[in-house]
Amino acid sequence: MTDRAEQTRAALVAAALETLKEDGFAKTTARAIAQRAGVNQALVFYHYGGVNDLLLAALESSSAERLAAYRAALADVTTPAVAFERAAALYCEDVAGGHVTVLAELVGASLAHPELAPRLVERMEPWFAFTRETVARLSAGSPLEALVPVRETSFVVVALFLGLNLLNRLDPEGAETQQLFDALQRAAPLFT
Amino acid sequence: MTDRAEQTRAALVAAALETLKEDGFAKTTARAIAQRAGVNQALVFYHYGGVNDLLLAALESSSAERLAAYRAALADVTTPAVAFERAAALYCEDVAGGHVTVLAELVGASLAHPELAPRLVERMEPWFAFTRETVARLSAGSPLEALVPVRETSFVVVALFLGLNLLNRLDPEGAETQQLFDALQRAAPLFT
DNA sequence: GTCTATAGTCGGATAGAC
DNA sequence: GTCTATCCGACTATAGAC
Repeated sequence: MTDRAEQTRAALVAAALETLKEDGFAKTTARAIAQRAGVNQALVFYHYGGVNDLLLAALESSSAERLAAYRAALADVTTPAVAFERAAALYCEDVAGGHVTVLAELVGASLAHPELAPRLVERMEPWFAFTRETVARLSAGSPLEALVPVRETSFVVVALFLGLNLLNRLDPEGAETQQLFDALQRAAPLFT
Repeated sequence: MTDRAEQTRAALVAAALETLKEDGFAKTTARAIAQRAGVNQALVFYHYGGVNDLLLAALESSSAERLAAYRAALADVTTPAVAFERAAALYCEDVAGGHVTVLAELVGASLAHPELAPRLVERMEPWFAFTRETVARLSAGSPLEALVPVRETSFVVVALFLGLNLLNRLDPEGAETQQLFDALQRAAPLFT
């Protein structure tokens, strides 16, 4: 693996992410990615074997970076109230930077392209694991512990996160999201 | 508008829905729909002007029918506990019949095809209105009323519904959904 | 490793006969 | 209204020169 090749691969991954965020899955073609990366279209196939594999590689890199941010921000949180607050801030970052939107985009796309689905599910597992850990930690020792089944709750959290991303992307003008997190923060103290 | 034409239009709508549910958006082409409907491909353009317009018409018909079922099932419900129970039953119907999955499919697709998004948002408004009404009715008079802002709550409900549909479609083997509604029903009495 | 060129496929859309 | 036939464009993917 030469230096040049490594650069090309990195450029392709970055270009894939940008194209996905700015133009959507349907316009994220080998041609579009390569043009944005400033390399030839054939290199998508040479390096990644195809567009889908490149996109999954791109998701992996984006997802890892973003999950690390979530882990860091929620590591020392012990109350749901603070967790909601931090989650709202991270979510706003995601809306602005479009990072986790990449996941929503691919989830949407894999409805139409079933061959993507299982490979996507694999790559979502770290997020489920993270929410399970966090839910378990936050509910431990509180009266909620007996009522809140960790597995189901984390499933709901991920579903909600995806759904919000989707609605937000559908209607970017909608001010719903910010209002929602404001409301959540007002409601959060109830849990403590 | 002759009788024959009306039949053709109906066949196209039905075929569009089935194709969307069984094959996903990417494979829902004018050719595929027309073949399933047993008519010629050109009629998609003659009657609807294009594939997207046919799909939106199909969504409208499916959505109306389904929304009516939800309204009927929740009309006489007065407690969140029962509402959860009914919602679980309806959701299971949707999973089995793929009805509201059509919406999830189009939402996913419109991430990739931004021109669909605004027209989709229009057609989702009845669902937002319905959840707003229901949330308002269920929280009225309870101690929750002051804590639960109707608008934000209904937004969350719709987002969650979409997200669950998506996750469920991504991983049809996952038994999460049923477990989830079981858990919801256990937790529901708390609200009363 | 990277490029050019191109084969092969598929879907949207329309013209014109019936 | 419905059909046949066809054009056009966009994409994936590969072969082969450099």
